[in-house]
Amino acid sequence: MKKVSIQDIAKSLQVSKSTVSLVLNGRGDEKRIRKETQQKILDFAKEQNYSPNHLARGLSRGKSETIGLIVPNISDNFYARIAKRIETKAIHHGYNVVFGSADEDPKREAQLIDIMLNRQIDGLIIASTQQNQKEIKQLKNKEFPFVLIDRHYPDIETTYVIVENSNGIKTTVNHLLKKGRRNIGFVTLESGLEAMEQRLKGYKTAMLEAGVEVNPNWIQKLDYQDYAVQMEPAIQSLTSEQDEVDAIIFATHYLTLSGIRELRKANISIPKQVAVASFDGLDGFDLIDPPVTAISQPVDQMGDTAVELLLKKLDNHTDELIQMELPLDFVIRKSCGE
Amino acid sequence: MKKVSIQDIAKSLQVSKSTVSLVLNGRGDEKRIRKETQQKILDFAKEQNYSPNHLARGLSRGKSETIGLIVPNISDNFYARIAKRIETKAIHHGYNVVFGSADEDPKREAQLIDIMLNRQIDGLIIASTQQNQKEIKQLKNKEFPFVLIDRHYPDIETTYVIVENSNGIKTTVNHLLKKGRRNIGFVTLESGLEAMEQRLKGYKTAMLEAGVEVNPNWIQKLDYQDYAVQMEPAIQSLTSEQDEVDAIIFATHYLTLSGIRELRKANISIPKQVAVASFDGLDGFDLIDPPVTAISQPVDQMGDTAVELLLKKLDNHTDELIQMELPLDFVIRKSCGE
DNA sequence: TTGAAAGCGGTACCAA
DNA sequence: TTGGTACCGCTTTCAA
Repeated sequence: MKKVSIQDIAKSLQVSKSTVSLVLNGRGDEKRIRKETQQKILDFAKEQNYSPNHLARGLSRGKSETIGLIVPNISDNFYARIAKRIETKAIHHGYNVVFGSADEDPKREAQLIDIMLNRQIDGLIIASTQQNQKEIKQLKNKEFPFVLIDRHYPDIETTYVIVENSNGIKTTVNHLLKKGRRNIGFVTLESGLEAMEQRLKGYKTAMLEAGVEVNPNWIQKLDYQDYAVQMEPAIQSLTSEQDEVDAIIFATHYLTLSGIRELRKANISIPKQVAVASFDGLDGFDLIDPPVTAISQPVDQMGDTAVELLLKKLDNHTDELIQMELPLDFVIRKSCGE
Repeated sequence: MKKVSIQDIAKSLQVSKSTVSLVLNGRGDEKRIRKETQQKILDFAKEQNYSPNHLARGLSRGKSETIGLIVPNISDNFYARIAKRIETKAIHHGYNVVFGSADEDPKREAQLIDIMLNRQIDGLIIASTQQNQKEIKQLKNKEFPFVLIDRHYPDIETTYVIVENSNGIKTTVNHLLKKGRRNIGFVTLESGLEAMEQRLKGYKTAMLEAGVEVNPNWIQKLDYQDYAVQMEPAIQSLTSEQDEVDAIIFATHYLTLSGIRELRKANISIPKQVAVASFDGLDGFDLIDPPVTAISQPVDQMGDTAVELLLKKLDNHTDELIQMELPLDFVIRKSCGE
């Protein structure tokens, strides 16, 4: 049961490859191929269930109707949701998506970019580890169409879609202040990610504006690879007598889960002793005891926008740079007090 | 900044395409190409940062060192975790992974299979919607290397990796019985998925073996697309006076979340009035009030095994069919009582 | 209205 | 030790 090629069809039907190709690409009428010839080809193709070899087509056309998506970690709910949305949207516009998960590893990410380019994808959407300056710059220099999502490089002018990280945290801090909390801790990642920097900045700014002096110990930075282990001492420090916070903001959903676990272990009641808020939510946050107040990200909008911006580049061959910073929702639950 | 091809290198260096190709593929020594020629080529390639066009190579070799992965829904935590594991494992063996999310839509899935084949992937791992008998049979007839994961077609003999669905639920039922619950409800999907059938079967068998007569109303089947809405009446029915269950097993993690939500709305205390157990867990189940007892799936093992089986097929060109049914873990928390 | 042929970027076989 | 060349499957231009 070998695959039939355009050759095979041409031979069987005693017509030329080109004719077959044209008809099968719906350009029969345009090229005034006789109706019956067209029909004959179409029928035969269906009967043999012909389907084109994309490699060959891509090679020949120099494009592949495929966009690549690179995320840091596909098993992170946030990126999984984005990936799904992007795929749906892209399909809808006739593009296919191949994606790769970089495992938060810059090398792997660079490798993925390389692989995808070699596969002649037409464009790229990247949620970057943000440690591949060189590669991103190369993409830009080559004028290869790409858009960054969720994470961008502050030092490189590119098209990107991110969220208002700083504002999101500010809102949260203000909410906590309104609830009477002053000693607000902030648990984030030691990562160099601009998004994390912005969240931290939001925290500092809001505290400053409120006239609360931030005790440096209130800010805890954990390693991505090891946060679950480092969470325990972090929580201990935050809740120790000298630093005693009455609220903690976690910079990601998984930090939040981990943090709550440690707070419980330490028998610290939420929100009575320590209020908790999370950047980014998770299905089930409403069921945790207590339900967790969270900044919710506009995942669908991010995905849609990224695809739209990329398609615009592909269609118009424009290299106009567009930066979008989407607003965040704030979902108030009980973890910050009534 | 155009991409350099093997042609370009050959021309610049006054050697032939074949020589360049051989050297660049590390077969220079084998073919006894002079060291200095090799060096020359290698250097030049590096300098121009040559990288091969995978489309061309794939077209020529008839294979692409890529495996395809199709899941029903990449935003489902379970499949996201599998996807990640599969990718990591595949990379490690020199294969790349392209994946697609079928959105639980059989048509989309068939389309994805088609697209992937057209792209000359070497093999396929599918967590199927289980509604594409024809396509799967075709793959089998073509002797195209593929392995099914998580969901298989009971009527088609294929290689697959699934879990002991029935046993998993049996364990759960027995656990509940031991806790003194007898009126155990079962909330699942109206899906025709073999996995769901097996879970249901496990439930029925365990109840039968325990001598508990199952009230048909205890079994609630919801539509995948609409489960959140249908959960309310389902819970109402299960907890109504005439059917009154004292425990509910949910057949997926999202059904569990949704179910707990409705139980709370109805002011039914867990586990006092109704115990709850879940097939498949979710990060955060330990933090829910009360922490949810769950059957936990061996995700990593599933992913690894699937890749191994596929690679075996690819390497040995064997079409031996292997069926693996992996055992499940049972994580006891408080939602089934102390 | 259709066909022939070149070319996309590689691979691999056969000669030299 | 290297080069020439056919071929992978499809697109596209130019002629017929």
